[in-house]
Amino acid sequence: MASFHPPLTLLIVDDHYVFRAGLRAVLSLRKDFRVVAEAGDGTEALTAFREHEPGMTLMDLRLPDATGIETLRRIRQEFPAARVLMLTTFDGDEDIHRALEAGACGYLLKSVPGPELLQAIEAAALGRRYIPPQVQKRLEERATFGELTDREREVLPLVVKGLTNKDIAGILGFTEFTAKAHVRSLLSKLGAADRTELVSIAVQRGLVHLE
Amino acid sequence: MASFHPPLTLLIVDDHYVFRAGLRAVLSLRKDFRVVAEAGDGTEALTAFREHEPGMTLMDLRLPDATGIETLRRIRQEFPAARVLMLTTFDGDEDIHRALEAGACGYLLKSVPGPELLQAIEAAALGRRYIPPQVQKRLEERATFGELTDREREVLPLVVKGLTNKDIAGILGFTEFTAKAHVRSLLSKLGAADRTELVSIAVQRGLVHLE
DNA sequence: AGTGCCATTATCCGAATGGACAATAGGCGC
DNA sequence: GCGCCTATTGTCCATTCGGATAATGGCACT
Repeated sequence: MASFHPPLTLLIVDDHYVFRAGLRAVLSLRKDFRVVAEAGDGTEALTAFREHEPGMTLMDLRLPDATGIETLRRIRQEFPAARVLMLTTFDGDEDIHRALEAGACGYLLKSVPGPELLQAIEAAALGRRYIPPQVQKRLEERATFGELTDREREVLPLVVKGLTNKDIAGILGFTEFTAKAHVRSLLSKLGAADRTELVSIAVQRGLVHLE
Repeated sequence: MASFHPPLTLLIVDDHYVFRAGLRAVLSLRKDFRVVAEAGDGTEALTAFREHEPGMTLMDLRLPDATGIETLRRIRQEFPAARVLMLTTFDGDEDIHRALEAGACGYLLKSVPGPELLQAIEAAALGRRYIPPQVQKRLEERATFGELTDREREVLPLVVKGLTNKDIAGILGFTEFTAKAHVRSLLSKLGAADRTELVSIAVQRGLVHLE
């Protein structure tokens, strides 16, 4: 059975000053937890990780210079044993799935109450994946439809931008027919009646992020 | 010149436990600020406001049972002198505009650094509207196109759902031609080439909120 | 009384969309 | 090799969409 040797050192990665202050306050309730560093973006996160090699990292999904998942991947590429707990407002099943696939040891929503957060961190530090029921449910509702292919993932954001099949074909370098085929497949897999609904569903599920 | 008589009493309205903890931590740096109550949803917010009549309210835009703007309106209907500072992650110009129109005395993003937050609260308490440059800019980029009409605001969410003009007509009780006319007007006002792009723009600008 | 703005209905027309169906070619696993 | 999935290209066809244009009635403001 895995275990951790107190104190558990923690790295906080979040670009929200106030939220970081909240985390420090909540974490300070546990004497065996110690925040050793904070980072406001992905670059800082990597630097801080290399310097401190924390026992646990709390990571936001949206960062100024990269996504939390990219940062997670980069950290775990260098430190395969790194334990990273995602802590975010995004509850789309795609984000959850990608984070866990990339090796996150948990996925919490920022609405998590303090006691549950502490419990989750302890569970994750002991090697158990902590997934709250709410998040688990989202994940289970998923994938009645199959995974998207690489091409479909290229096409989807262009559809969301409002481009026509012809536009998409021009950008990706194939014919309008091919664009139509991929869009048709996307409609089918995501259960949308038309490309307008496709946009709504893709945004809700976290397959694309606007802004 | 307006002024406030210390201590400034504060009400926090936010459904995120950790963020509330962060706010308490940041606010505790000012000895003339005192948090007198917290609320996790709109109903609690109204109850807490009636009981404490705080000098300043910090309000999130997304609440479990209502929007922050609805709650803001309800509070200011009962207490026209209420000072409410919006504190949210949403940076769409429509949300900003509606909040200020509803009488918010400021609009801050949750990424605000602690010192700026304290400064903003003090400014707002002294009767000055505190709008950070980033938010101000968003507001100025706005409204090259005109305001939406009531009907257009009814039609827009239905378009976002992926409904056809015929569907929309059926739901709202007029003919397909009328639906087309409203959609055409929306496309023109929001600068979208088609209804797919309309969805993206509407979500980005905060005219509709998914989920 | 006149002037806007809005909601509603309508027609015409070319373009885009979505469904059904099919064919070719490449990669991967068994 | 054979099957399966994917990418690609294509046809046919009915529906939907979006642009241009316009007429009607209501309501508000002047």
